[in-house]
Amino acid sequence: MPELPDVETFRKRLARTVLHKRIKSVKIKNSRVVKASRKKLKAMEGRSFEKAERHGKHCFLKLSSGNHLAMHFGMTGDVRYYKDGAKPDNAPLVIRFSDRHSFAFINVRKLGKLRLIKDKEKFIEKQKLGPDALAMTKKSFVKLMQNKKGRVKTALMDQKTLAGIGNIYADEILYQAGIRPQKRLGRLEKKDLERIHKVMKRVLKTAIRNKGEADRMPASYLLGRRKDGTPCGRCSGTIKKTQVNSRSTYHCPKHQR
DNA sequence: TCATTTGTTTCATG
DNA sequence: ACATGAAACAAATG
Repeated sequence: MPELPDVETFRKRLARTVLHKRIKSVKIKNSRVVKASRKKLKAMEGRSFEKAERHGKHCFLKLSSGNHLAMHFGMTGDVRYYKDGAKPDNAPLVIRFSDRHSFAFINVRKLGKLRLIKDKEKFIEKQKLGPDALAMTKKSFVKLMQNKKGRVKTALMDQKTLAGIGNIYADEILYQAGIRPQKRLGRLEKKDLERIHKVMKRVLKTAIRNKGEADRMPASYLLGRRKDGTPCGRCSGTIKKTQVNSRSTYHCPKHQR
């Protein structure tokens, strides 16, 4: 479930492994996740990646040609870096560099998407993605939320509203902010929205620092306690499992109001 | 065999 | 037309 912190971890890994190296070969496996033609992907040979970027849950590798390799991971996915000829198995895309090292886009459940795009900004616009959650100012966040109805968790997860937050981090943010996921947006005060914004940034940054790994998160985090009946890590309450937005939702009824 | 997982899409409703 | 929300869908796993 790669959400913003996970994708940011991928981006950083790519930034320190695949940039400024000549692409020697591009191997493509026939897979439903590959949305670019074989020919266009092959045309990456001889080029190099110049920049690793991210918007929400998308990761972009900018090519020296100006195009971007756009990656979305779906439910499962990873980018792996292999040293010295080691061979990844079952990857839809494997890129080998002239230093013999290679990089693979892994997507076991095949719900991800791999594209080649010309213009990153146009792509974001076309996909109707909202602003990146980490790049959002307090003012714009509050305004965005005030223009919406429905449940607060649903709004946080809506990629068209803001990009990057999925089921896990929506729960985490509201847990840390002390607000129930099923709360209606109309019933939140401005100061509540401001608090959610502040907590959202803190949670995302903390998760990035810990590479999105549940067992590295602070004990006061919900991540790692996502099980009905688990003691709350912030108060004497008990974690409860419910459904919001037809998704499994965990919260503590005692300190989340 | 089927429930479960998640992000996205589709469709019905208000 | 638009927003919202419920359900469907994708693939794999236990």
